[in-house]
Amino acid sequence: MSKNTPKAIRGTQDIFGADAEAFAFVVETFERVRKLYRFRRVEMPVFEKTEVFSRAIGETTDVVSKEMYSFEDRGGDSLTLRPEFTAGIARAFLTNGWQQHAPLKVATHGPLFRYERPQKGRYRQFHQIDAEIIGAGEPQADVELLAMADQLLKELGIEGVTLHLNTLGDAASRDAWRAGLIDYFGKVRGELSEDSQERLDKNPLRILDSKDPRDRAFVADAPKIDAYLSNEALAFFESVTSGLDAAGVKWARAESLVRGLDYYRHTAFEFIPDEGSEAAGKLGSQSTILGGGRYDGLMESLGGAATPAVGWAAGIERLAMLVDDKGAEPPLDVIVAVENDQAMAFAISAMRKLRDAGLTVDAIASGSPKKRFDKASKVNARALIAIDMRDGAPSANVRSGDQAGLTSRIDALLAPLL
RNA sequence: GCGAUCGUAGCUCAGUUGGUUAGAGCGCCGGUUUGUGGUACCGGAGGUCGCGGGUUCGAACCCCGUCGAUCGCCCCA
Repeated sequence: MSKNTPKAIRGTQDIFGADAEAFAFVVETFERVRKLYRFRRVEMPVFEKTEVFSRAIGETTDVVSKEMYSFEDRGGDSLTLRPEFTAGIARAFLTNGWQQHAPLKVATHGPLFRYERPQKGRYRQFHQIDAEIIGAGEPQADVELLAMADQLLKELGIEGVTLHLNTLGDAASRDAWRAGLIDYFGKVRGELSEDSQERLDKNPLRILDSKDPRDRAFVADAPKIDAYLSNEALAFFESVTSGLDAAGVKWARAESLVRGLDYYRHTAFEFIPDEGSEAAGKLGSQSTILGGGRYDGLMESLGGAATPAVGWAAGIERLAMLVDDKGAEPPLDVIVAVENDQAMAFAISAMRKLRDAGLTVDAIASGSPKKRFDKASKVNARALIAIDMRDGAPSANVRSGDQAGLTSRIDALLAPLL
């Protein structure tokens, strides 16, 4: 590598080969499944005014306080490369009058940016698929959204992953629970880990899923959300769980599952690989492959009317790691070995003819003519066509396992050219 | 932001207690063999050993810094 060649930016990826095929498989499957549920496709800007994210996600969250790629444009506005989809979609909903379409089911996918330390399954430019239902306050919306997520994972062929489900209650329930946790952990503040002492001020809910043994000792007896749930919040959660049962979605209650972003209310969920499963091994220390929840308060934080909504996002790279057996080389019908450059024009016509007929075709037509056949024969194709000159005219010799009469089909297509 | 491990050819990797001109396999290019053939052999190109300093008569090897990768912590998809 030349020292004069610029390097890629840290945490970005150049994806090729099996990884790229797996990536495409995830996106294609998502596009197919979202149509089954009639989620409408939306395209969004990759950057927004910084306040879209800071107001929607919450100033104290890690995402906003230290992970955003923000910059000033030439007009002096502070802009930010999107760290997630939801805030931008909410902004679009409000600024484009999409209220007229409510309840609105939308889906999108693309790159997101977060300034973090890269490691397995975590990048500075990464990619997500995303689905949202906006303007629907009923628990059926949560069920619909989760049923799609569950079907997507099944159609991707991902095994050993379980839906972990919790409720954070409505705003009043969540605030009361939060106060209860601050009170409980505050009494033992000095015995908590350094991280959790900080969480106590910034995000006390997060202490619940701390891995530090000093914290674990107190977590078991910490106040539970269930004790703070209003009757309405409890009924909402029960509707979600019974709906999931009816949809055939397996789930597990996760009482300490909280989501990092301020806007979540009621349902919160993550699909996580089962302990010790093959999937867990492939993901390293990253565990969540799909996460989301209900964000009834988000629209108001952006100055809109109260609008209930629920959504999820999943990391394409993480999903792709779990479907790598789907990332094999794309199948090839025909490989052409051009063994004589004088037959090149014929070879070009022949390939166009075959491709017009819907066959996938590639060619070996460079390097030593004598070695082209050998190279072609190493390519995993259903048929091999050796093109050479015979008695001053181009000739084509077709070989295949003759699967479904492929040889005779090719011969018939090429006959008019000979 | 913190910690650990690691950077040698396009790829995967050797390289002895610091010692002449840094190697192999695969891949690539060319030739011979084969001539309806997926074989075998011969040859070639390609590396300022991540980058920058230092120690030494001498550094791929030891020391410092830096960049990057990997794996954890934090957080998240």
